Amino acid sequence: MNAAQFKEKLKQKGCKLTLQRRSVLDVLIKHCNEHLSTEEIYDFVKENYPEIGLATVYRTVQLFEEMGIVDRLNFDDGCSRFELSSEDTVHHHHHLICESCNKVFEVENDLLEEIEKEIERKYKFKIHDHNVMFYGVCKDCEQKE
Amino acid sequence: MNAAQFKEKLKQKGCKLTLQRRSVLDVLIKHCNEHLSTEEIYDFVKENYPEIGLATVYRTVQLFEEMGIVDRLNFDDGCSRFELSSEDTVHHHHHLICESCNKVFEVENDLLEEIEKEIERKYKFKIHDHNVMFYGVCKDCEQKE
DNA sequence: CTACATGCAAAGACTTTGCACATGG
DNA sequence: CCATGTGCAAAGTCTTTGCATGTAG
Repeated sequence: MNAAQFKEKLKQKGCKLTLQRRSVLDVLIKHCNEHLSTEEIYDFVKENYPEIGLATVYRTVQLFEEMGIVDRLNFDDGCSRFELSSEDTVHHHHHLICESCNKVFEVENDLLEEIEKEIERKYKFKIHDHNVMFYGVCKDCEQKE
Repeated sequence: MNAAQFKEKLKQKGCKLTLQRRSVLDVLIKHCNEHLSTEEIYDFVKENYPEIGLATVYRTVQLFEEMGIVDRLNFDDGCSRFELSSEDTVHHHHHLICESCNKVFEVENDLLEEIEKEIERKYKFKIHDHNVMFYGVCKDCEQKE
């Protein structure tokens, strides 16, 4: 996602390219392998742009979600978290959450597509999206115990 | 889950069998194929037990979750929802959410176990639980469009 | 009798909204 | 210029907590 593409996407929605929106996108790009909460994005943006308001960050991530720029994740920790959408639709990944250290791991797996195909066939339900989370204990924590 | 089993489980946790807890359990049993929110449970309990407080329902479902009596579900609709835990560990089911009518459908599928085995092997991550949600359009809504 | 449970209201956490002011195109 | 965006504070929603009172065992 470069500046020109970003501006074009905004324009399609009748939205303006503001410094605030640009700053939020920059933070998301810089931390693309984390899963930042709105509050965390806010804190990072403030480093370069101290005047920004938290409400603006909330409005921005909501806009980005509608634009398909980010995915909203729910790790049941009381707040929404965000990651940049994978640009290629092929790259499917799920999340493993360690119940001991609370770290989140990413996992690639294509078997889910088979499940989706089976569900679509058996239940005549057209699947657009999914949310898959596995809870357990990671390698490191397993060793410590 | 009968009254005696319930009382025994409570006793194991050092908890008492109160009319409030019994009432919440009754509502959950009566509505076992719905996914009630705390507020909805509260409203149903009030039909037979008008003095109950909402905070008690919150405390009760939390206790039931710890006891393994209910599972907490997250449909991203702003509140936790609950269903009785399947007593047999074999009965795995997932949820389909129709983005058009917001109905929730249950789906049985064993393929997920294969995915879990693969993940455990490849990532050395011991899986205890999962949360799987598919979003899309159900049969009925598909026809209407 | 006493540890546990309840009801109520207050407080908390996250998120949205109303409004006056600012600004991108 | 004017529609759109922003910052701030206030309000909203779901949930938890403190405390005096009630009650199961």
